[in-house]
Amino acid sequence: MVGKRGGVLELAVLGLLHESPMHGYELRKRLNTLLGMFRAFSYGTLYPCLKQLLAQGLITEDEDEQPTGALQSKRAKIVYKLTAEGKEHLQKLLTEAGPAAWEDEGFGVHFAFFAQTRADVRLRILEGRRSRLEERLEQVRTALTRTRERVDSYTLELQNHGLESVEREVRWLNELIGREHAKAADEVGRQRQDDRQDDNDNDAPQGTSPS
Amino acid sequence: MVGKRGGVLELAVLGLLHESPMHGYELRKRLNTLLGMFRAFSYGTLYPCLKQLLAQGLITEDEDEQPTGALQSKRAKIVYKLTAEGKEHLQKLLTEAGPAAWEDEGFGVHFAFFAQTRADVRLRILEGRRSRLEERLEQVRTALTRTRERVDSYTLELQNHGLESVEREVRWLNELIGREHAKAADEVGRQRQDDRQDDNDNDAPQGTSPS
DNA sequence: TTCGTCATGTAATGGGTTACATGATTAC
DNA sequence: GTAATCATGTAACCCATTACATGACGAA
Repeated sequence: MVGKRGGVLELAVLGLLHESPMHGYELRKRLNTLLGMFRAFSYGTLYPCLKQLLAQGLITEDEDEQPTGALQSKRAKIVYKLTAEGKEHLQKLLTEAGPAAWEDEGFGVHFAFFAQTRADVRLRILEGRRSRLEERLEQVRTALTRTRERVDSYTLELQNHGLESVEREVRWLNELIGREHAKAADEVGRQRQDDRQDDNDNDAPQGTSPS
Repeated sequence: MVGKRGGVLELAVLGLLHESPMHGYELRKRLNTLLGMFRAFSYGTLYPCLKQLLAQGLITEDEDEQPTGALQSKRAKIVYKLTAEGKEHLQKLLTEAGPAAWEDEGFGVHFAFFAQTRADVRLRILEGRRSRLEERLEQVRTALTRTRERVDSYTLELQNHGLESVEREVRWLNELIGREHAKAADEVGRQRQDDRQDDNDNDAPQGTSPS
């Protein structure tokens, strides 16, 4: 064990680099548009992380060869790409369906790479998040009924808005879980009639559901 | 300048203690039900903060006298309450309508104490947050149109859900801002016909200034 | 008497930001 | 030529968490 990285960034970086090699600057932009509403990382976070992933041998840096034969002795742009170990590690991260995957900090990132995630893991994460949210919902609801009429209208408004937001996310999750189930059933159906098909296209491999 | 506290906790603690004196343990519970969906603080955060507020003279600690004349030499519970300076400082914090008040981290807390906030400040904060969100919305929307069709369905789903969440919050803010305007107009009307009425209902104490 | 909750703290750690420093490349 | 953006980093700091340590109090 080398560096004990434990953040979302690791997954995010590995996941993005798996799609295509990039240099740090672009990586950060893609990161922040990918996660848009949820998180935004700064260079001060990203570069040290890259450095460490490098030290762990999960990524390598290549000089960016520009085709126009210039001198390029300046300081070449660094293009990061996954090593074999990096890919392996990514797969491992994508298979872990624990709290880290459905808590607030991690869920968005894990979800963002669902296209590269196994179907059963996807389902576990979605259900994990749902139950997490329902738990929170329950807590707040009981707290609300216990202290009702003792809070001012603004506090009430805030709590209500929060409650509705979470309820909305739960409905969204229900929708997604339903679709996942349908997709899984579809898979089974397909597999029954056509038994040998495994990994061919990279983007949405098992995407046959009409939705 | 002593401690350079710059977090939301300071406001939250001061605000809650202004409503009623409490000891740390209860304070934390009230904090976490108050902010329910948005944040949750741990003791490791709260107690050092209290210590520092104490050092700054913004709060004092009183022994919790239990009316049943016990020995109480054990370790009395500590009840924190605001000092005059603390109240003053709280007022100052509640009047600051800057980015800190409408960014993600701070908005919830500031909103939670709107009942103690001047009407014009409330409005500024609500509008500040709205424009902040609209800005973010625009960024994500353009990013979405630029990279559309190049992302997998899960990523799309995530971004869409994020987008809708923010749009929903904007609608909520619009609603609130509308109500604030109505309230302000109401105030003006009341003031015109009946000039000397100040504090009777506890909800919107000093709300007379229409922007 | 033991268990759960109330109650008060501290030390180590973590994850991240801000501000700074540097330089290349592109568009005007 | 100069401004904006691309591009790569570092050091100092900040806010908060986790895990730990301690102990009182009430109920079973």
